[in-house]
Amino acid sequence: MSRTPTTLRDIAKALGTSIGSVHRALHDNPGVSQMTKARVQQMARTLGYRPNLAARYLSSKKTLRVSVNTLKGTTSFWDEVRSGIRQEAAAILLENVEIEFRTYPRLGEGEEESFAAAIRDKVDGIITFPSRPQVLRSWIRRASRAQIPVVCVATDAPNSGRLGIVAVDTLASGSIAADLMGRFVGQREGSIAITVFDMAITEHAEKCAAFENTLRTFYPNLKLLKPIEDHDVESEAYNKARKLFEKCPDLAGIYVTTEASIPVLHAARDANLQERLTIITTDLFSDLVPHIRCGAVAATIYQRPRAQGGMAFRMLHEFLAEGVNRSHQVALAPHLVMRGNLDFFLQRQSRESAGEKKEKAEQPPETTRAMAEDVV
Amino acid sequence: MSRTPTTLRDIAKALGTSIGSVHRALHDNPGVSQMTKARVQQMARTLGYRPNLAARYLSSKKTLRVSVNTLKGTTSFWDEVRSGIRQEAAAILLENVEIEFRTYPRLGEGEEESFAAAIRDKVDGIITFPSRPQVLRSWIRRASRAQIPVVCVATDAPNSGRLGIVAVDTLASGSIAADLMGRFVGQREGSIAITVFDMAITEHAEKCAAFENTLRTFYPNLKLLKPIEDHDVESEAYNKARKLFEKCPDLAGIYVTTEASIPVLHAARDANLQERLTIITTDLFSDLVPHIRCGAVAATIYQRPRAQGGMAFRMLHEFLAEGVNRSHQVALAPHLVMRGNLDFFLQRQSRESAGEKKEKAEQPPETTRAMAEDVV
DNA sequence: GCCAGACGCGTAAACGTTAACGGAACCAGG
DNA sequence: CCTGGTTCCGTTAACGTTTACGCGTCTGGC
Repeated sequence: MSRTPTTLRDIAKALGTSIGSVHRALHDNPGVSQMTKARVQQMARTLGYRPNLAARYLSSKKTLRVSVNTLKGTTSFWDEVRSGIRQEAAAILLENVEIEFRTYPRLGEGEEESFAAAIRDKVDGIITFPSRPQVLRSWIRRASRAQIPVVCVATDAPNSGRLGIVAVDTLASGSIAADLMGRFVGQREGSIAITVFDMAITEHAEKCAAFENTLRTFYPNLKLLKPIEDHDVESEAYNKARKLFEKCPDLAGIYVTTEASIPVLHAARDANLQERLTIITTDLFSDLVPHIRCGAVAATIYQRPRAQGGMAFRMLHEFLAEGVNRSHQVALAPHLVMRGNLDFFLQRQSRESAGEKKEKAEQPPETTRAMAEDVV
Repeated sequence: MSRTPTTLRDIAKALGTSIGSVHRALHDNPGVSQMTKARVQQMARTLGYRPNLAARYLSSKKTLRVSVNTLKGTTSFWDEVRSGIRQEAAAILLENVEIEFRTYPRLGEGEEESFAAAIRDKVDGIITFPSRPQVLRSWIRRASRAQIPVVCVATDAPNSGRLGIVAVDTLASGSIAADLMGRFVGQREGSIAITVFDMAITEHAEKCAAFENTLRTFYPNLKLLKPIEDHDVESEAYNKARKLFEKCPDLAGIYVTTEASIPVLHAARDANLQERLTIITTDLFSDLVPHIRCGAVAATIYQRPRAQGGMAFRMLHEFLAEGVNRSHQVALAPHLVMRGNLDFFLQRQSRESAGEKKEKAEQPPETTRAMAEDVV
């Protein structure tokens, strides 16, 4: 209630002790008795002490180091996630954050090693993409024991003690896809297929469920087939799609939730089904662009990698700086990209990556960047 | 290039002068000769001086005051904008920002007065909704002359010297609406109508043009009628809609870009056209919810008021804190709300407003908020 | 020649936190 | 009794900026 915030000095005066002891007590540093430590902590609470971050930073000048463990950019998705993190880090007033990128080449390959390296290097926090949640779980636990908070991006690692998770809302993604599918297909009867990476991943199962649920509720004329798992393997996706097209002549649409939409599109072309099929895909990368533009892909659900990266960094930094964790779970609404607004997203992507390159090249602190993005 | 950032002291030593003079020179304060001022500013540039914000804040403790001039919440739109601003302000590390809300009751009524009041009170920055851009332009100029930066939300005030503008991208909104309309209506021929607030507002004209452009390019079977201006007056919207329905029997769909979607819906119901008409609306408020849920509204273009407010605050604060302005124009991608993902957005809205209320009630610095949002 | 006032400049005390140092009190072993 | 080692605690110098104060020096007016 007091107008001026309480300081270490206030606590010290109130207790008749010194500012040094108060500091030691509040930071669990050695050199203070149990007795005074308790009294200080109590008093800090009743006085509503909140550290002055400006003073802290000015005095200590120690930089926070965060490790970003993600998949190497085969597609642009993870590049954009990293870019979002960088951008958000640059927006911090106090330039006291250092980011170390650790990338691994393939799903599940090198993932544990880079996590181990981050812990070994004693970073202050980790942002990671747990491509194999069950494998990474024990590693995240280990980090938590070492007081290193971990934020997951895109995929959750449940029951791991992670600080938080940032991802696109599975319900919103699956439902909007189903809703669009139903509207696009129209009144006629038919079957709808859905492809996923692996039903063992919580997010994918949830997305499927949401899709099915919305489809069944609002579009009873459409029948949902059993999910097809492609494990992001191109040949697998292609072959399974071909087999599907043969087996199911009344197929009206297909929702590809994985990145492997190109093989599905090729399969549709080879089966001469491009015209008849309503295809909804996921994410936005250059190979997909012509298919959207020509209308073969009716819509794509854009998972906003930049926003995901930005939010993940925000969450982690907020915890590291203030010690509080407002939001353990951030669920983003996906964007919808179609022919009409495709250019908007492409422009934004190129603008961002141009800004990145430019910055790397000259590193000019004064140049005004072309345009911001809606990460935050 | 140097590892440690340059300080005032560094500049002073390099010039053989004192830290006080350097400070005066860099801030255009009186008490320093033209000669030394020039030398200091030159040296600051060559050494790449950047002020240490932590030290600045710690020393001066002056709080930035920003005025938020918006429309009183008849709908929830402006309430959400304000909420986004509040939330973004709370996320600032240094708690040195004070927000003053000045709301005016109706479009164009009290708008100038509150702007004048903000200037009179010598706030450090203004976020405003220029409901009458041409009227506000001279006021924004006046603020600029008084060194008060102004950020516009939702609507631009071109050629006013404003610091920047945050809005939903008109091209993306109009195009996606057209694209959806075309897909929803299907192959059959028909006319499409569009309602706007006023074609004199740049944004609305642009949105119209984008809608028309996309419709013509991809859906030649549909014919776009001349835009209907409703000026956000309910009766006007209703009457013009009724007249439209009479005059145009082959109407297949209507895109309502204003907030006045309810009267249009009522008109459609009264004309017994609910079934035949594909209706796409704008924004999301409680009265609209049942119409979305029952399918009368096929989709609504959500303009993300919270994100707009958040971005506007970010832009202004970045300028006030660092003196730079990376992005004069932020164009957000709108969200698409349909039956399927409606609950996601409603949950988020209620969660946010619940958090707000709770905070007002107890003001507990320690409670963890229920959930973050993707403003940033 | 002297007092006012203006101007240019240096000095120093804050701001709240961190980190390092030094002292007081106590107990052990010699 | 002295030395060496704990354990606890108070003091103090940073960190970089802002702000207030005060000292010269120069000018013009009496």
